[in-house]
Amino acid sequence: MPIQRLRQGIGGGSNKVPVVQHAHHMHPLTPLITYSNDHFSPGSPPGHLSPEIDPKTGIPRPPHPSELPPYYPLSPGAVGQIPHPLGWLVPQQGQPVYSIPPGGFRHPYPALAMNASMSSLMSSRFSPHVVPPPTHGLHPSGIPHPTIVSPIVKQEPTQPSISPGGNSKSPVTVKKEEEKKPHIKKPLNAFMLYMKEMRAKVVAECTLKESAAINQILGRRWHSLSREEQAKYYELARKERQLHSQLYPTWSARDNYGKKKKRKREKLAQQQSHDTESSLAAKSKKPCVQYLPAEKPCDSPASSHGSMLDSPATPSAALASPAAPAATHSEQAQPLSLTTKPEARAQLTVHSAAFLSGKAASSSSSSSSSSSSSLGSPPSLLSRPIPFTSVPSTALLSSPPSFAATIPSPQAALAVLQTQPLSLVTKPAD
DNA sequence: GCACCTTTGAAGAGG
DNA sequence: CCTCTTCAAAGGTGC
Repeated sequence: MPIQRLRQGIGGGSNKVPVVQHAHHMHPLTPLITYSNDHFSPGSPPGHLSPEIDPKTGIPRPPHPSELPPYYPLSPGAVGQIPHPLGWLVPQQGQPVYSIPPGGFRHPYPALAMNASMSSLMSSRFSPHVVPPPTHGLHPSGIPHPTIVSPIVKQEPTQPSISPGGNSKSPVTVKKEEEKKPHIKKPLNAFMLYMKEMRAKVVAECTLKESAAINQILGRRWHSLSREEQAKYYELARKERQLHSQLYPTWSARDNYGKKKKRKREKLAQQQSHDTESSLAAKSKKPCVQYLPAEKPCDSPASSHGSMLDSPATPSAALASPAAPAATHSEQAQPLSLTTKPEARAQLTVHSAAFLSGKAASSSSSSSSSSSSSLGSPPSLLSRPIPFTSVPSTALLSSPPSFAATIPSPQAALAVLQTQPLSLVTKPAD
């Protein structure tokens, strides 16, 4: 099972298991993988990665993150000193090798420091309250990792496992030992990494501090990023997942299920039942924040609706902006509500893809292979991001999810939506 | 003190 | 295969 996971996870959807040839030429403590823009700059793709040409359009496109060459030797036999993109070194033959900066572990991912914009990424991932436990928090290889969070660290690992009650082998003990298992967090995805980096900026630009509102802004900014900019984070996330799967081969996302108590389900169920009753009415009332005007220095709603944001009754309401230049036909037909419902999110994805296509069209990197193929696809293909790793690269347009439904221009988007308005944008209200 | 909110993406579960 | 659910970060908010 772990092997499968490794194959899946490490490959990141790719079956290639290349070996970093140049790794051993570098100083052991030198981060082997830097996050300099060299890896991501659109103009300088890796030498062996000639920009793909869209077979249908002939338009070259930058490599999809999942297609970018893995920076680690991934096969067990090839695992040498594996550089964590974030500054870690995976041990060779069981010997832990740390990439320890002179100042110690102050900066969790020194490699990222090379990219100033990235430096904030990991600032908290190895923060004092995310201290890897001395022993049990270590990966079998002996490497602590920022994803390890052990709430039980306070329980003094060296302490004999005697329950407070004195029963050493009671169910309590079992439970305790279970609790002792360090909480290995999920690796951050591309958007999460982007959020970590950009949050501070957005907070600084805006007076907002409420994360929900900030995240909405970040979500829009994320969509407004260029392919290359997003690819940077997809690649980062892919590396994170790779290392994570190497450090914790047996870890599964399922391990963390139930660790968070959520009442969301009930709420969602209620919301769904409520939505089925008044979905149309609700949709027609709430404008879609995705159609907010393009980024301003602070593209928060405060820019245009400061009064709302100064004391937002609800972030959603505050963020909803009626002024949506790009919201033309489709939005009027199906205004979107701010909701966490997957369907609505899917709608937002499609909408925003079409909306952002205006920007994408202005960029030469805009791919139309996705649009040409996707637009003829069933709604299910369009209405949700296509995961990198689950779709064959050939079929996948090899594009970040956000570009799965890229449309050459707003006009084209409009045309598409006009031709397939319901199947693309809406979901029957049952 | 804890869940919620809000975002996107990855992964798992289940139909 | 597809859809749904959960979790990852963050910090103000509300119970």
